[in-house]
Order: sequence, then C-alpha cells, then structure tokens
Amino acid sequence: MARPTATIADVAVLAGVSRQTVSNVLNAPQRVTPATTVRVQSAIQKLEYRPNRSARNLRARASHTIGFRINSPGGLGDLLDRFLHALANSAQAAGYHVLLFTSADPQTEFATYDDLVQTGTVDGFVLADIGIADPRPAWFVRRRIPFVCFGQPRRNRDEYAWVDVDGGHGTAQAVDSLVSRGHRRIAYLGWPPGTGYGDDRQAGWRRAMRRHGLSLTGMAGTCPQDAGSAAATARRLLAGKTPPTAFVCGSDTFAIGARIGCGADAAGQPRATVVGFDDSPAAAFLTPPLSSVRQPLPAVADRIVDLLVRRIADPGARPESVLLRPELVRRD
Amino acid sequence: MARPTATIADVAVLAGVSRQTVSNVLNAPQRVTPATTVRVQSAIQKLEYRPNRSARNLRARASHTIGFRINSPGGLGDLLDRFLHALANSAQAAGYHVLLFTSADPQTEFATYDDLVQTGTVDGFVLADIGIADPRPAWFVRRRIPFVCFGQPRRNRDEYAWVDVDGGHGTAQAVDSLVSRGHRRIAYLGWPPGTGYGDDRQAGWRRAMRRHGLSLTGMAGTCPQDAGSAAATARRLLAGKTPPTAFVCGSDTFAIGARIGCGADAAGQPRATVVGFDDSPAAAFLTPPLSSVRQPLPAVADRIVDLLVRRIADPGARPESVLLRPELVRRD
DNA sequence: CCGGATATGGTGAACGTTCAAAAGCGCGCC
DNA sequence: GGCGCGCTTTTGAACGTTCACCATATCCGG
Repeated sequence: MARPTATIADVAVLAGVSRQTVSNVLNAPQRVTPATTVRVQSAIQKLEYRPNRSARNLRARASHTIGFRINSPGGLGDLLDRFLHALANSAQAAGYHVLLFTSADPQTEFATYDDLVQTGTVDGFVLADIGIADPRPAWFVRRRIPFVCFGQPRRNRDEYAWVDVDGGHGTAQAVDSLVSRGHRRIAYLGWPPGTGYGDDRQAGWRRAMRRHGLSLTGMAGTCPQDAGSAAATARRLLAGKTPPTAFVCGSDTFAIGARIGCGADAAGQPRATVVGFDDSPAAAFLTPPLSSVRQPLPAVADRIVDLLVRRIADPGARPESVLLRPELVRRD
Repeated sequence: MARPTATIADVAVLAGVSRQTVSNVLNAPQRVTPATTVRVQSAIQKLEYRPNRSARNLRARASHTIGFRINSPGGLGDLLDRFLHALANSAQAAGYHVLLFTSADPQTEFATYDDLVQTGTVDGFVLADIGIADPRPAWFVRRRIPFVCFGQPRRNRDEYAWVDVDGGHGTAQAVDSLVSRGHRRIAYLGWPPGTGYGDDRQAGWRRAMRRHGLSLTGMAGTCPQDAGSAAATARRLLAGKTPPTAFVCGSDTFAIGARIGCGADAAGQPRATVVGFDDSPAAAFLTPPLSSVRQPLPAVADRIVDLLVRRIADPGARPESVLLRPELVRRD
C-alpha cells in the first residue's frame, strides 16, 4: 500500500525486544521463549513485516535463487512450460526462486553463467537440454559452480548431479500394454540416433519387443520431430510388407504425426493404435484421446531442487543422481 | 573459480582511488577523468570484479527484477516459452531479470504478489492470460504495484498499462491473402465467445469478409482449443451446403485440427487451405507448411519491459499502452 | 591576485539483515 | 555461598554497495 515497509528494527521496538530476537523468531524459533515468540509474532502481524530479501541475501552471501537458461526453440518442446512450473513450485517450497536468463550467442554463454554467479544473482543452475557432448557440465565442475542437470549427461555421468526419467522403461511399458491388448506388430517412431534420451526410448521399445519374442524388422522409423515428417514416416512403415498395428512414439509430436499418417477408417477410428510420450495436454484432447507416457515432472523438479540445494550447501560433496520412472497413462 | 570474489574496495585499493570513484566509473562515467577511468577499468579487469547484486539492490531499494507467474496449463499455450524467452531477453537488455513464481490456489495468489513486493524480491510484474473479468489489474492499481499486462484488459483498459497484438488485424490479413488467391468461402475456426483475444480475431475475420462482400453464413465454427475438437468442427463446416475452401484459425492448434479434419486428396494435398495463428514452430514443419499469423514477440517483450521500467520509476504516471500489429507469414 | 564557479575525488553513513560473541539470569551442585 | 552450566537475549560488527556531503584542485573574469 505504498506505506513505508516496516523493518526488523520496527518490529523489535514494538515487541520490546532486540533485532536479533526478532531474527531468531523467524530463523531459529527453538532459541526463543514461547512467550517472546508470541509477542514478536503479533508485532510482525501488526506491522505486516516481511524480511527484506536483498539484505538477507547480502548478509547470508546467498541469493536463494536458481538460474535457468531459456533459449528460443528449446529441445524440451511443450514440456518446457510444465517443467518450469514444477521447478518454480519446488524451488519456492525450498525457499528458493527461479530466475530466467538468456544468452545470445554460444561465446557469451559461459560469460553469462559466470556473471550471474559472481554478481551473486544466483546460487546455482539447472541445466536442461543436455546434449550428447555437452561442454557445460565439465565447465561447471571446473568452476565449482553448483548445478543439476535435467536429463543425464552422456559422458562421465557419475561425476555430475542429474535427475532423469527412465525413458526406456516408459516405452517398454507402452509395448507391454499394447501386447496385452493383442498387438504383435508394434512400430517405434522417434528421433534419429544421437539425442541420448531418444536412444533410450528406442532401446526400451527394442528390449520389450525382444522380451516378448516379437520381430523388429520394418518396425523402426526415425525422422525429425514434427508432425509432418512423423506422418510421412508412419505412412512409409504402414506401406511395408508387415504393416504395424500400433506405434510407440518418442514424443507426443511424433504421436500426433502418426495419427495423421495412419488416417481413419470408415467409422472414423484411427487405423493403428498410437502411444505418445510426455503426456502433453494435447494428448488428452485428441479424438480418440492418446495414451501417453507421463514424465513425473513434479517429482523431477523436487529432486532437482533437493539435489541443487544440497550442492549449494556443500559444493565439494560427491554428486548424486536420481533416475525416476515414468508412468503410462492409458486412454482407450 | 571459487576465488573469494573481489569487492569494490579491492578494486579501489589496486587502482589507488576511493570506493566511490570506482562506483562512479561504473554508474556515472562522466564524473571521472578518462585517465582515472582507464586505471580503474584495468583494475576491474585484473580482479575480475563484478558488483554484488544484493548489495546494490539493498542500497538502491530496488531488486531490478520482474516477476512472472507461471501456472500449469496456461492460456498462452505453446506461446509461453517463446514469450518467456523474449521477456527474459528484453529484461536483461534493460538491466533487469525475470523471476518465475507460482501460486497454488487463488486465495494465496494475491498474498504471493504482496510478498514478492514487500520482501523486495521484485519491483513489478508482467501479467499474462488476462481474463475477461480479471480482478488482478484493479487490485494492483489499488496497491500501487507496478505492472504491465500482456494482452489488454477488457474493462477500463485505459487505466492500466498493457501491450497487446491486434489479433483482428492478423485474421483480416489472412482473409485478404486468401481472397487474393481466389478463395471466396473462407471459414473461421476459433474459440467460443468470451475470451477477448478470440473475439478480436473472429471480429477481424468478419470485418474483412464483409469488406470483400463475402457471405458469413455457415462459415463460423467455434470449439475448445484442441486438435480433436477442431478437426470435428472443421468436418462439420465442410459438410455444409456451401463448404469453405479455406480456414482462418484462432491458433495453430485449431489450424492443425482443421488440417486433420479436412483430410487429403488423392495427391496427398489438403482439401482446404488453412491459415493458423501464432506461428508456432510446428507450423513451419507441417507438410505442406502452414501459413500463420506471427505475433511480434520480441517487440512485445521490449515494449512491456520498457513500460514496466517506466512505471517502476514513476508509479504515479498515467499508464501507457501499446497495440502492435502481427504479420502474416505466407507459406505456400 | 582574488573570489567564485566547476570539475574531480574522498569520507562517513546508510540500506536491513544475520553472525559471533558476550551478557544476563535462573538453577543445581558441592 | 560460590561456581559452573544451560538457556535466552542483547550488542557490536559485518555483508558490499551507493547516497549525501565535503574537500581539494583548476580555471576564469575582474
């Protein structure tokens, strides 16, 4: 209300105690008598006191802020906003905030990271879109800057802290589910080799197919991740000698393309069953709705924040990692 | 490199000047002799000095940070990540940063805004997803908290600062373009009335159709924004007496649905021309690629940051607004 | 050669918080 | 009764920066 904000000193005067006692009520309640706590709390309420974050950060030499770089067409696709939501949420629960930043060209990218740390703007970073030979993890370790990756680095993974979702487990689940519904010719539609996460998803499909004793020939299709290419690739597979009756897809974008590619029969039903990955909002809204493998983003974000906060507290500790399992959302 | 960060005092000693002079070199260069500036600059370089943001914020009583609330399935859809990228970019150029936050339930929403301001965590907010009767703008004005809306409020719009894109101009452009290519039966596919922005887009289509003397009967279709519903609605319009030969859509999601709904002829070409809105990455990748109305997000973000920074500097000033024009990206 | 304006740099304090240390106090033990 | 111990509270300082003000040097007209 544009009223001059109350400071801790104002609260102290009103409650008849010292600044430090007010501080203790907020940060170390067990050191303060219940009676005092009550008086201080009521003074806080009356003055609508809220501790100043800059002052706290200055004294504590910590920003309580996590940096996340957002670049224009990120590989996370439509997962990004849901991930950011989950991340902001988990961070807040841990007393942190998420700060967005960009870096124009790759040359300035590392300078930007450095800057944010050295100005005390952030305490650490969450790295997403980890490429197959991403230079960032090694650089961060060298600089002793706390970070956690969303997605496992593909080199020296046990030297970094990361949280990932077991994509192979998700596609394997999808295969199992399709097999239980009688499908035998189950195709995979996803990225060409080299993305890491895409390779995992394809490997999970392959593993499950082998486990069920099913043939892989003519069943694997890869293409860029867009609905048009996916539709074309699906059509190509369907034109083969033993056309698939179902598609397990690397993402919902591939899945939507597969739906388009396989077309509809006289009753308007798609000619093949499609299972997507990521459970984007679109999946539930398609007709018929799309089964999809859901990444547990809230849990992912929780673990990322947890690991990152621990690394900030003790940057020398051995980095930990977490592999979470996705869950198939059946809609049929 | 985990080296104890240099402070302004270290720089001052090395350059043989006072703290204040170093500060002046950074914040008011015209008050310092070129010779001194050089010495100070080289000391800054040698020590890799970067001013501490918390200290600066504390002294300046400003966080140089803009708050943006990210909620799970936001109405911005796949525009969100591109908007956030543009916003973070523009903010950085103005010496600000973007801070993400969430608020679980509507009850705590306003408390969260208050908290962020009173703790000095943010200096102002960017509000997106402005609903038709959104309570937030009025509340912010009452609290004298600086904010700028992305999207114009539908009530008392000249009492608030906002930046919007003229959706009606975009759909009118789309109609003009289709007419010039010989289309006469041009349908609109978008949201049911009541969203504000959706109404604008439909109104633009209607205006342009009238201007060209074209009939609107059987040409307007509205449904929830998902590919499935959009496909069904497109099919319904195509089954009418005078089926449309083209669709102008409220978003790319509607457009993808329309593409699915109108199917393909023997040559694999879609049976109707579709124009989307938002120019999401998917538009360019569809086959054939989708023409789409592109919102000038970098310009939008620039103007939002500009307006917001000005409001932060002078919260009492009369709020300004900007209406930008979108641009049709033709892909045919 | 003086008075006053201007340019440049320096000094102490302040922003609001928490840390480190010490002071006050009640209590039990020898 | 003195002493030490533990619990609660206070005190002074510090985090790193910029503001407000003052000091000194320079310059120019009269």
